[in-house]
Amino acid sequence: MKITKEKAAENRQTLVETAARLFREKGMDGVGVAEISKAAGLTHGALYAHFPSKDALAAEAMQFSTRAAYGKVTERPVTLPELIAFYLAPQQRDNLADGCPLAAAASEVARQDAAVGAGYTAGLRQMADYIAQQLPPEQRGRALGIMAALIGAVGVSRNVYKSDPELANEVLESVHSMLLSLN
Amino acid sequence: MKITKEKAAENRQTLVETAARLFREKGMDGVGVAEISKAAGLTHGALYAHFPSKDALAAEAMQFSTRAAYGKVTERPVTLPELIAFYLAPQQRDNLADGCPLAAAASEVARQDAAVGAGYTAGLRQMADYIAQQLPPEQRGRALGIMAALIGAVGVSRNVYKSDPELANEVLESVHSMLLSLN
DNA sequence: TGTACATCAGTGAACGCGCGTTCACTGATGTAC
DNA sequence: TGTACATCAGTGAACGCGCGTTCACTGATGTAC
Repeated sequence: MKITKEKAAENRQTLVETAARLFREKGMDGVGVAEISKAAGLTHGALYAHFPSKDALAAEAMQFSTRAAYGKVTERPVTLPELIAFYLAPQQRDNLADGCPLAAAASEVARQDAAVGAGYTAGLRQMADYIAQQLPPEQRGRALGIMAALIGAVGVSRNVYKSDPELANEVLESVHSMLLSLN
Repeated sequence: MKITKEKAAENRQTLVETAARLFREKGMDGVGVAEISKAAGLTHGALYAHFPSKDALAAEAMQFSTRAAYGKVTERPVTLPELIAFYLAPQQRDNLADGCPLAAAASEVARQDAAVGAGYTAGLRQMADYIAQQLPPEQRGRALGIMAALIGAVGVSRNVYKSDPELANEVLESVHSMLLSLN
């Protein structure tokens, strides 16, 4: 049963977005093609009509979610302290599926297909450049350090949250005040 | 073929150490019980004589590797700047298997069995307390922030390394100078 | 100290299951005449 | 505009494979007498 080109393109996009969510939520080795396809309202066969492999879908999902995250941050002007506060809010930590892909995959990308790493790198660069713009020229080299601290904070906070929620919040607060005390 | 109690205890310990290495290197979902057992010179059946499940082994491996990391750091006195420089050295990034377990599992522990998270939390607390001791009393709240920045730096650097080694080094350097510039 | 037996770490075949991927087939869409 | 046919997104059964886990069995160790 062939469908319109428009519908097919829409299905493809749904697959990418669904994969992006589920990969963040459950990890790249924690979701299968069957679950992704089903959540997108298709069968796994349809997935292979659009992507040659799970890795290829993962790479595209990584590109999509880093771009979406960048869009979310830059759609309206925010100051750097606002961005930091937003990133380190407990709600951000508690929301794996819609959160920052750079944090969700902090220790996973290195073990994945190279194309996934390329998407991650592009996303990081873009976000770091944006942060650099908010900094005075002589402090622009700090952008990557700020990014790494933010990503580390969210990852570590998530890791300890189940066994020690208080410590999880302390991690966020500690990084927050550390970053604000810079300069 | 029963073996001596000593040999059995030694085998158990080998399983824990081997698992700790392989989990860091390949991720907790990236190694199976067969590979761990074989690398430890046993069959998977023997593994189940010592641990009720893979999760139980993973929890013990996490405890073991965080303790080992703490021991490595504290066996001889180091200043905080030395510790930071050691942690952020490219060799540390390039050595997954022997590196810091807190960084190797930065985005993975939250999705694992609760007992693994408990081991992670204990390891983080211990390391943060050690760092706090090296800080002047009024700056002790920064220990967690420093830890998060270090962990994030290594994770991010590993993620981008394959597609952009230069950027990977810049991440390490940026966090390094950021932490040193903290008052 | 020597003998009989219970213990239990370790072996390896087997289990069901879900994984990523392939493929013959379907049938509405889109195109050529 | 109407008809004939090629296209191809999507379906669902099937593939081999490796996963975590179970279990009947082995045989040296450790113990009781």
